[in-house]
Amino acid sequence: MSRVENGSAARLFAALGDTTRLGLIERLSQRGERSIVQLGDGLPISRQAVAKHLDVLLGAGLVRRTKSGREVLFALQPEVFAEASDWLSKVGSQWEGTLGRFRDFVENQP
Amino acid sequence: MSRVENGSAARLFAALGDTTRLGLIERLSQRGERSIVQLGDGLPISRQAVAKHLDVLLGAGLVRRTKSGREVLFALQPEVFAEASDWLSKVGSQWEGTLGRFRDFVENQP
DNA sequence: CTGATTAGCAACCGGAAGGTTGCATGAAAT
DNA sequence: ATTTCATGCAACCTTCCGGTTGCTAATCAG
Repeated sequence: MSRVENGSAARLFAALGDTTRLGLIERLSQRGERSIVQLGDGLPISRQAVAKHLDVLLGAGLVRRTKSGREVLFALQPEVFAEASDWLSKVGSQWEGTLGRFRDFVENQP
Repeated sequence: MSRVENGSAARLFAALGDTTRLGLIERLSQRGERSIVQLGDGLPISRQAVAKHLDVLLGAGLVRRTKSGREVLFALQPEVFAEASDWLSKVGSQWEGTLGRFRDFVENQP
């Protein structure tokens, strides 16, 4: 995500910003590739709602979609998680570094 | 974030899921502690809008708030970024592990 | 003191998000 | 051939979100 503009980063984080979707990701992470009904099993929402959530995850690039017969299978796309993770640690540490403190000092001088 | 429930994780990512807020974070990361007007300078939105965004970031624990005279200063809270980063890399790699195990299983079938 | 600057509070608005229901379609099973 | 199962499509509803405006309170500079 280093050279990715803010727009797609925001879409990615927004996709992660929902408890239901985090739950789906957890399931995918533990159980692997699954169909829509399988992913929605036990959840208190309709199948359509699950499908919409998966669509959001797909739009953010967090999952991959495959058709298999009459089913549609979803699986995690781990590289994207790694990129997002990198971006976060970079922003965090950049501000912690000496350079950050130096800039802060200089620019606050009268 | 290891033992943090989905709710606060979702709030955190949701806070990151907006281009304006990502921009504010970038500013804070590069220029350090700043007031509301300073952070909103040059942005095409009202001061109130900026204040609301900062409130969201505060609610997610991504920034810290300090009063100084008539100003209110905001600064990044880097530890939270590190936690979020860890969570992401963990979910990503866990699924890669699952994928590896699945591949083994498949390849060992007669 | 006066005026300018920084911020908070509250009401309001339009659009997007999360959810539902109903109906249609295509593949699997019997 | 019929039935069942997994999805897709579309309309609709309600709540939340990003944004605005107007007004008030506090603090700093002259």
